[in-house]
Amino acid sequence: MAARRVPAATVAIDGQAAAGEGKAPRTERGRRTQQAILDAAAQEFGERGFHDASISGITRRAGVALGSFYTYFDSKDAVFRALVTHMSSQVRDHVAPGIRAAKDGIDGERAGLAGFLGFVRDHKEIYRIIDESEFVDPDSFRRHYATTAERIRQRLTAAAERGELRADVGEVHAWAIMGMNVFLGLRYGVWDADLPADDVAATAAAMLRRGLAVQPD
Amino acid sequence: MAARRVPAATVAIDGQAAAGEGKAPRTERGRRTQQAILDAAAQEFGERGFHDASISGITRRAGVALGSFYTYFDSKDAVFRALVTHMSSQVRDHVAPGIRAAKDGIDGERAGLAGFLGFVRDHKEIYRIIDESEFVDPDSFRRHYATTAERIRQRLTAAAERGELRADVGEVHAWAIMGMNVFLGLRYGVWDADLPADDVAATAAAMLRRGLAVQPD
Amino acid sequence: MAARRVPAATVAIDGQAAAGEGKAPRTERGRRTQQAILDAAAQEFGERGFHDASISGITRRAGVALGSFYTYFDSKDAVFRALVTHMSSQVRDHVAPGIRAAKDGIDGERAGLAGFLGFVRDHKEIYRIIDESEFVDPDSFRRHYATTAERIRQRLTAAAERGELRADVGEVHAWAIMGMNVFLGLRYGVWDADLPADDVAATAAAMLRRGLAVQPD
Amino acid sequence: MAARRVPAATVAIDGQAAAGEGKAPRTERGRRTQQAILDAAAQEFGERGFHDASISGITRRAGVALGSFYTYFDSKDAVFRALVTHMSSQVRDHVAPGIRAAKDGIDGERAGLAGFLGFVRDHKEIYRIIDESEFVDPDSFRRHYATTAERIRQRLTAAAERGELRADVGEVHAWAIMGMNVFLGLRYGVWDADLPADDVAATAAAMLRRGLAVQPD
DNA sequence: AATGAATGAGAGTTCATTCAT
DNA sequence: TATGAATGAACTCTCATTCAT
Repeated sequence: MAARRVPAATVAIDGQAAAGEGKAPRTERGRRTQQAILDAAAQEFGERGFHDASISGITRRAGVALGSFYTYFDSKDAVFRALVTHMSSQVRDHVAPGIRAAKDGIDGERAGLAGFLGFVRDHKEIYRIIDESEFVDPDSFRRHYATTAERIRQRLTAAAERGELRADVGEVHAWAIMGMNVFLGLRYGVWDADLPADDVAATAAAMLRRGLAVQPD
Repeated sequence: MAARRVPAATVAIDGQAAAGEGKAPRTERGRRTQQAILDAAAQEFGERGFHDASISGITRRAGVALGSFYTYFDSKDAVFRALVTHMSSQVRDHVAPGIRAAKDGIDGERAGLAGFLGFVRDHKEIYRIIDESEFVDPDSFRRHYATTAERIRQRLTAAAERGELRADVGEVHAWAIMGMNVFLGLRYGVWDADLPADDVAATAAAMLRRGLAVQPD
Repeated sequence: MAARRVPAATVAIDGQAAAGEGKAPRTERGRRTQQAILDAAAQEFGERGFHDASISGITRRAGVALGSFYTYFDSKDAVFRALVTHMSSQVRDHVAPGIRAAKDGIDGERAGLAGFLGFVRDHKEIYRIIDESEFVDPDSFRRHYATTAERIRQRLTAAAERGELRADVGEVHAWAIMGMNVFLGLRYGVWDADLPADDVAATAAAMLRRGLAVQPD
Repeated sequence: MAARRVPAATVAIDGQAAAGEGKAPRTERGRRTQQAILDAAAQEFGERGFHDASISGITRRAGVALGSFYTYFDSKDAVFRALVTHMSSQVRDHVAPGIRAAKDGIDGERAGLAGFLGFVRDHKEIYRIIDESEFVDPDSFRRHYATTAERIRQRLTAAAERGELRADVGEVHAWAIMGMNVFLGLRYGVWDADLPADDVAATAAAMLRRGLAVQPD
């Protein structure tokens, strides 16, 4: 069932992003409590889903009193939003290095998918939380995928400008690639890791390379 | 918010499929009431989501008394399951003709995507319901996507055997295509229909055709 | 678990007693339906207790439609009352012959207890129904025990007048004997038949005989 | 309708016995609330019976919010069980001193009955609650009477060993005495106190003394 | 800052009873 | 007479949130 604990860094409430979500703790002790609540929330939401999760479940896991929750977050929705926001950037931070190190555009997408698969295998709860945000916090959901698609599009366009890909690559391709990644992540990351992540990524990338290559047709 | 009404056929509880979900009515009058409840449930779940939906909301829409709900369904979960099952087959029934009429394998996938886009534009609530089943009724969710992917794989394999596609097409490609379809459906079907469905489908299909063609490399 | 079926005679709605409880059926067919409902009610109440029992459970057992229940009884309470009344007289009818055949007063009580023990072993549901009437239909409950106690008292008094028992036997002794019988019935009839009914009755009767004998002090 | 208030001690949730029934309050304020709920439950169950009693009725009497009930008890059944358990021991605690102070075995039983009669006259709701447990919580019911009978048997046996009673006293006699007590309690304690408790007890004890004496036959 | 008791709106579900056929 | 659909009041239980300490 993958790692139950989310590394503190994963959900760290850093300056700006936390604005409006978590309430800024004033003391060091407060900071630790808030962090404990966030980690516990990641577990609770991941295991039980948003609606079955309970504040008391979160505080129990965190080892703090029920009332303390409201010292750091305004509501159940607020923690969830904070979680989605930070997991969203976590995924990106995790795959970014691989993409940067790639030989060319398509290899970058391959690296991105490979990294994504590896990530969700270790963080199944994150996958579920982001998915569920479609129903709990549609704005975050939309922002997450809109941003992700836009980044893919930018990379595709840049590669096209470098002459690697056909000139007509655009938003449709970006969304297609993202959907591909998400569902391969579901199938080979969350459901059943019966194929090495690199093989899945290589297969998909090969299809894309031919499909988006500048040459044929 | 798209069509509010689900065509009766969509949620008709037909013989076997409904087994165990809805309780079979014994009179014609009962059949109509059950259908009314199902239609109302499709609306209610589509608009408010599973958890915010209420039985009383469903019966109010259906114009029947609260208690009548339980004459035909065992629980809130049970209607939801019945709905997912039947919508799942509805989607398939809707796109099947286009796929069968296609010139070749990839053209079939193009027709499938085009049909899917058109369908979700008219039935946004169906989209949401199937998606939410991931959290409400994981079994139905899994069955729906596993079945869909398997059909795509079979079509790809058949096309490969006809010499249209590369011999190595398989499950990974099927899941990639399905994910592509789902996310293009989300972006261009549910979110914003700012591109004709046929154009989106043509763009994606072109990429697939080159990517899966037998020739290059 | 003893006999599940109550012989028709057991709960037969005879003329007067039924007045006001069951509605008099006009046809022979109706009589059979009413009887079927009563038998089914005896089972249902016996197995599940008054509150967990349901009208639909009764009609299902009886093999008739839900609505038919109200053709023959006014309410759930009404069947229950009818049942208590008739079981009450059933018990009496069952033990009466033994009492009449007894050699003397105390032997009559012995025979009564022995008969009662045998009866509850075969009709555990009856035991439960009469007991539960304390909470469902206090009037029937009170009437049942008041009548039973009064009969015992009359028998004791008669025996005293015949010189068999002390002259001071009265209501207190009657209630004491009845309580004894009921609890011995619970312990050795319903709970665990680990002692022959006759032995239990003989032991209790021996105690009574000495306790109520005219001789010593 | 007898005393409305149950002395705090009666329903105090003490250490072990309460394990699993009430949830241990962590503060003094919580202890008071739990006690108030228990007292209110005793009233409510006593007056209306288990099924007609409602949680909201209990909390209304207790002067707390509906939700507070669930802070201290898991369910309606749970309070009922807690109540039965503690009332059961209350009755015992109440009659024990009289029994210990008795001159001999039979006098102990006389004192026990007299004490019991006095107790049920003041606590009619307790009588009803224990009786109703036969249908609501059969385990508690069984435990209560099995324990009570066993204690009587032990006292009888001890008296027999002291030469006061016949050697063959045993379980049957114990159950007979208990049934006697319960029904005399019902008749002269709950229904109608038309005879002094001591007279009833004396009459019953005289019968027992002769019935169980070592001498005759 | 931290605790945990208190609150009460709200939901799903049951089922005796009535009604239309 | 028989059927079974329809009704809706009533109930238990949950839990996010507030409050007092």
